Amino acid sequence: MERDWSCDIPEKRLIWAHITSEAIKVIEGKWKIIIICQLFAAKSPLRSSELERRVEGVNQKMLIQQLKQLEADGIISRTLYPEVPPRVEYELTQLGKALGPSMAALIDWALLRRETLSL
Amino acid sequence: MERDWSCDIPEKRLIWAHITSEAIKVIEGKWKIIIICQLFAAKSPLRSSELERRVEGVNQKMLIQQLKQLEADGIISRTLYPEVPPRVEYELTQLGKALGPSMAALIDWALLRRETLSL
DNA sequence: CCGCATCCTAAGAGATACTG
DNA sequence: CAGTATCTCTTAGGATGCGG
Repeated sequence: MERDWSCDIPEKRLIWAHITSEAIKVIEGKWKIIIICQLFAAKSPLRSSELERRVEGVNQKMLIQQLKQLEADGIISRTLYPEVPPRVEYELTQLGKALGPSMAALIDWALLRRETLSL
Repeated sequence: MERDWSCDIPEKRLIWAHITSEAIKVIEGKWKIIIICQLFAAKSPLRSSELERRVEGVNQKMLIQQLKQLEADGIISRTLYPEVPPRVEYELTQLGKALGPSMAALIDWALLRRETLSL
């Protein structure tokens, strides 16, 4: 299916609506964007403990939960190094990195919104 | 504040993370994207009853609730015509229309995701 | 160091009936 | 026609303690 957001066909718009909802479902969740941004910023894999430190305010259970969901949704990958003590590293997949433009567009919009509503 | 998503400064990335989370909070909600897309597609104001018909599966309470939130967040505007029976029309604000590029980017990503994960 | 299990609370979603 | 008010049910979020 080829994207044509500007098209005039109402039926097609509805399909985009559902596809977009689907995309949003994957990245919504209290800590997901923060996690994704931290991985973008790090430019390298991060360990659980490191993420827990960098994602301010998150507790371990929530962090793991969100990481598992992100992994299930194909956005990050998890690598276990069988050492003692265990080491686990998370990093963005190609698909995760491909979120860049969407994030940028959302930031642009959020900034416009702040301006518009004088926040 | 100027956006620089590609910057290497971790601290700045975190600010983007929170701004993006903020943006997503505004458009998440089970029916919001559908509503927004319907208003984009209509290219003109829509009445409550018309929206209720077009947003398939929504019930009246949820529709009104989501519309109120979208209005409070500056995305749509509500116009009451003091007739009998009452008529109310909703349409996208400038800020709402400015969501276009973000929606487009998310659709692109969702399509890439479908392809990547063979959905 | 990582992750799981348990238990709890708050918020989201929805069905239904009612009012101006 | 448009919107409220209740009353449920489900899901998300969070605190804490245990185990490999």
